[in-house]
Amino acid sequence: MTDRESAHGEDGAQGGRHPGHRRPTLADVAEVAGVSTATVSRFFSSPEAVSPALRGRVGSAVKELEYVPDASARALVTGRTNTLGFVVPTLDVAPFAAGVQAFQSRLAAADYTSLMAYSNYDLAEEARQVRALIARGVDGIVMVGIEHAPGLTEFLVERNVPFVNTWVFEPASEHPCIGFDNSEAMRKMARYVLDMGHRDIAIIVGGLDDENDRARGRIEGLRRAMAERGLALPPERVVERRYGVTDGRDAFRQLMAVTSPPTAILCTSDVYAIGALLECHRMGIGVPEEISITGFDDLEISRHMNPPLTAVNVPAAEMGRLAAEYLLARIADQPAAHLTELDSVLSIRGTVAPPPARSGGPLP
Amino acid sequence: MTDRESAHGEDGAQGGRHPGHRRPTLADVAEVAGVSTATVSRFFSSPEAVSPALRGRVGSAVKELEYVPDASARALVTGRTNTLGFVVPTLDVAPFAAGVQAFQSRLAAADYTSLMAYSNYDLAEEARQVRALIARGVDGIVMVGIEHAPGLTEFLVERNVPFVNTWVFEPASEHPCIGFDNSEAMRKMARYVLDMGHRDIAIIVGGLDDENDRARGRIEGLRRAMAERGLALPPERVVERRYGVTDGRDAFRQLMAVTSPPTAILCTSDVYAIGALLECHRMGIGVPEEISITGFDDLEISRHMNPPLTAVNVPAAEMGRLAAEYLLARIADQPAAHLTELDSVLSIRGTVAPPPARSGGPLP
DNA sequence: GCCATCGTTGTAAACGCTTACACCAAACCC
DNA sequence: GGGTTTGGTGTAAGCGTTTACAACGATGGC
Repeated sequence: MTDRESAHGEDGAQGGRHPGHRRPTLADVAEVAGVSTATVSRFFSSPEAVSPALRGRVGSAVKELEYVPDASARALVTGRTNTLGFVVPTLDVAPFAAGVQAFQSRLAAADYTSLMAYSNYDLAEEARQVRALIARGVDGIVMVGIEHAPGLTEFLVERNVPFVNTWVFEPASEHPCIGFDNSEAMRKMARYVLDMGHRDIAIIVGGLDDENDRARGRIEGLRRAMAERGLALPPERVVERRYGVTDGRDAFRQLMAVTSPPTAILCTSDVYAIGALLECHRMGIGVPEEISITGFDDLEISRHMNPPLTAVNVPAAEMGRLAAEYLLARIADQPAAHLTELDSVLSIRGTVAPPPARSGGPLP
Repeated sequence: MTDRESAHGEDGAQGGRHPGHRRPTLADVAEVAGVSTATVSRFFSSPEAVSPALRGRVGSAVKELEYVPDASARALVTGRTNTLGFVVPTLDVAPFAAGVQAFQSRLAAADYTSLMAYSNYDLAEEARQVRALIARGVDGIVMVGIEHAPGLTEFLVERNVPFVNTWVFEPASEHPCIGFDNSEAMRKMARYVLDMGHRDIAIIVGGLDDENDRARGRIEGLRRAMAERGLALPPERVVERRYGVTDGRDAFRQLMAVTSPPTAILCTSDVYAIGALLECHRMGIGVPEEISITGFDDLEISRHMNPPLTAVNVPAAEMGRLAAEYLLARIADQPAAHLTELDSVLSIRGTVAPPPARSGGPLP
């Protein structure tokens, strides 16, 4: 990287904090328009309560001074900031980015904005970020997952801050959540794979540290589906990795480097599945004839893989949008369902087929 | 999607706006600790100025009341919100998400947060969002691109709001920017391809509407590199598409559906390049023997493609981080380079090779 | 012992806005 | 035509902080 100082020096047109005239205030507008501050305030909050004549005068004064109301002052007196917080593990995972984007777009339409924070899959960090958000005065908070640091939800309830858990659905939850049942989704996929005849299934999971209820739920879903058929999920069939295609490839290799590898590999993210798929290509393993692979997320690229990836579709944008709707409703004291379950549907494509006829071992 | 109302009804534990005791204020803490509000305020802003004895009393009062300072009130009097704004075209494009993430992580370390807004590649919308951000009282703003709606930069300068353009570098710019020279980067790639012997080059570009100076710069870079060799870039060799793998495939097909298709295709995003590459696989066209393809961004998955994609690497996270550094410095009235150029390096991998020997037309 | 100095603490005036309340015509009702 | 509404407007009291300034006791120099 090459840095270079500009010829303009380090300042210039944008110089000194206060160029001379300070920012115009409500009172300035009132004076110019020859009305009271109350009228100017009403001009913004309820224009219809101001007579057309004054409305015109105030309007031009506002324009003339380029007046922009001060959000802090407004927030101070109204007690609301028109800001919502969203704590997400990371933006590097595409579905989270999509959820955030949908959330914020919905908010923009309601003249709300949002403050972002990252937990990095760490519950303690999540709690810290939530508190920071509260200190900023957010009117509501959305989090990912249903499990939080001890005392966090109590803190939110106590402080009377509306919040909602996303990316999860738990019918018995006493706190609001909007999402899908991770365990159930993976179980659905597992059943599909089991129905194809697979008996030896492995899983690649991410979101380390066991501080990730979604990942745990997904493993659990596989475990339950297998248990239904009297099958067990041995520990060596569960491999944990950081998020990334490279990690998926690596996990796949580990899984295959045994005398009797699994015939199907379910992944808790498309990214792993893509890694596994690519590694199959490299190793000359046929998908789905020799091994079946499934993903979770259903990224855009997944349908373009060869063969197209079979994956659990995650309604990321929908969750973001609904989280916004929920919080907005709560703030407006309107009714809002505490529990919203979204369907997770299987995008059945080309990476799952019946297992190959038994052959006594892996191909050479 | 299945919605269902929870058995808890639409309210409950989180009920009525004010549960009884209102949030504690500075004055409450002062009273409990038996000191003045000034002392409590100092306890937070400059603890060393408070005697150890009082510091202890205030500390326990704060803990006892679970007091959290009100950011709005503080912002009102200090004139600073400790909040920065970031207007980005969309989060659906991975490098933007990465840049935002890095930006925000850097801010968190400085006890700043950020407000996000989306322009959706629309300059007018960008201007609207910037103004909304200003109304929120952000202490600074980062934008993507150097070209903005008429009057926007003037407005920012006038209001004395620090801002910085990212994703671009323009040595002659009178406004701060942090990024790389899009034209130069593409020119570098084009020269590399030209040096391989290609004479007939096409380009797939995104970010429509001509409201995207990065995309324009990239086309320009190719044009200039070709001009250097006395070559022209005919209009039919430039195809524009929405962002997506599918669009890349589609653009590729269009480019190849002529009697004499190009021997190399440069893309303004990896996403198009991946689409093109996949389409090659489907059509049985050999890469790089029969056609060369390059990307722009260098996504994680690109190196995993077959063959691994040759692409311009974009320092997305670095730009985000530096934008944060710059604004933080400006706010603290510390020196900060107005112009920071980041190198865009070519990630040379496997999708570029000399063109096939002339054969009089496309393969059957 | 007196005065200047220093370190701590308190008092109170903003900061820019919203809004309850008072006020005043003009319009309306009998 | 007097009382009552009604609609439009202004007055002024906060909202929860920060911070200039004043006040004070302790310290130290002479």
